Amino acid sequence: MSLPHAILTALLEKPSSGLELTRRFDRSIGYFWSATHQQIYRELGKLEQAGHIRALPAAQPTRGQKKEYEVLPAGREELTAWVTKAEDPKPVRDPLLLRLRAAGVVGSEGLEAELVRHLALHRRQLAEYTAIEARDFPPERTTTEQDRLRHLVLRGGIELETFWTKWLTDALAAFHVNP
Amino acid sequence: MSLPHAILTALLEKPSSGLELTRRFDRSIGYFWSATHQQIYRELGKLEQAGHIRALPAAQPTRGQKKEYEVLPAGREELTAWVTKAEDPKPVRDPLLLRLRAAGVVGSEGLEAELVRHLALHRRQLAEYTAIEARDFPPERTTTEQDRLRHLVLRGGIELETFWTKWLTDALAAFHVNP
DNA sequence: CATGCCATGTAAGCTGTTACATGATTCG
DNA sequence: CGAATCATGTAACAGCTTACATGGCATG
Repeated sequence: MSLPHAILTALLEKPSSGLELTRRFDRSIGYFWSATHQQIYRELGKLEQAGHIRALPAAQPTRGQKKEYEVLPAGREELTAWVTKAEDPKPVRDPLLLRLRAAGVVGSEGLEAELVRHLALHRRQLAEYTAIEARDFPPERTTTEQDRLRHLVLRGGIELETFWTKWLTDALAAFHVNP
Repeated sequence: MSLPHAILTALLEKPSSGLELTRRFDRSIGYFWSATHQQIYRELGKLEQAGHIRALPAAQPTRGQKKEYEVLPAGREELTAWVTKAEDPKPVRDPLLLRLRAAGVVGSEGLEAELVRHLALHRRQLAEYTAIEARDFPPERTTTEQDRLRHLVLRGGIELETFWTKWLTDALAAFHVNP
């Protein structure tokens, strides 16, 4: 039940149309909650139905026309409640770890190339995050609470990618012990 | 498309009934791929249909009777192919990071308790993993390839939980800067 | 007016979750 | 035999993915 809250957050930061939201879910918001345009349009419909958001009056109801949404008070209350609600972390579900376990049973022939590929992808993501950090959060600058929270979230992304690059490097080293 | 492969891996390690699989998905396998008994029974049916596994002949087809499954050659081939198939890492989708971002917009009142709760949960999980490591992988003992791969997977779990405990600790510290 | 792009949507299928149903076995 | 437990399912629904459909607008 997180997608509606991701959308509410995005719309509170800046009222947008469906396509603009989609673009933002490919960048900042998408770094910790991804979504496709189909998901977004469907969810916008539900949120409007529920009275949590509304289309700005300027927009005509015809297809192919841009439609901007903004959050209503009920939507803000819903989001505020969700932020502090007790919700346990989901158990891990990672295909790559599973594949290593499977390799223990059927053999790891050819798996190394896939590890190398993943390592490159995670390194690239890590570089992107650190560039954002250098640009948006220079030392001795964070002041508002929103800044501190955004920086924390970015740090989460950075440390997660750091974990993956380190773990994959270790894994590849282990492969070369007995190649 | 990972659940069928998780089941194939589990059945290759040891032929089992649906309920036995469910129990194993609450322990070792479940540490990186969780599944409920409903998912497992449904998937067992599909795998049998596809000719990847079969029920051992001893079992009668009546309801409430134990039914053991084993992997057929086609199932092993399917799993072998999957292990080396190129499959990109999924974009991150983490509700807690999202909640922090939302807190930047609607305020972080009451969020601290939730962070404390999550920290405790991750600490417990980390303790469980390190206990397993101490028991199953004592120093200077890993020899077979299967051992090395299993240890790598466990290290993944340990380092992931280490990341979360560290990140949550940092987050709580940041909250106390301006409480 | 044809092409490409902007923008919003529909439909089908798969995965995962939640709640409930049914039969077999064991033990007091 | 009544209750608890083992074991296998069914049903309904929510969320996500993939492919496709439709209309508006700008530009050569």
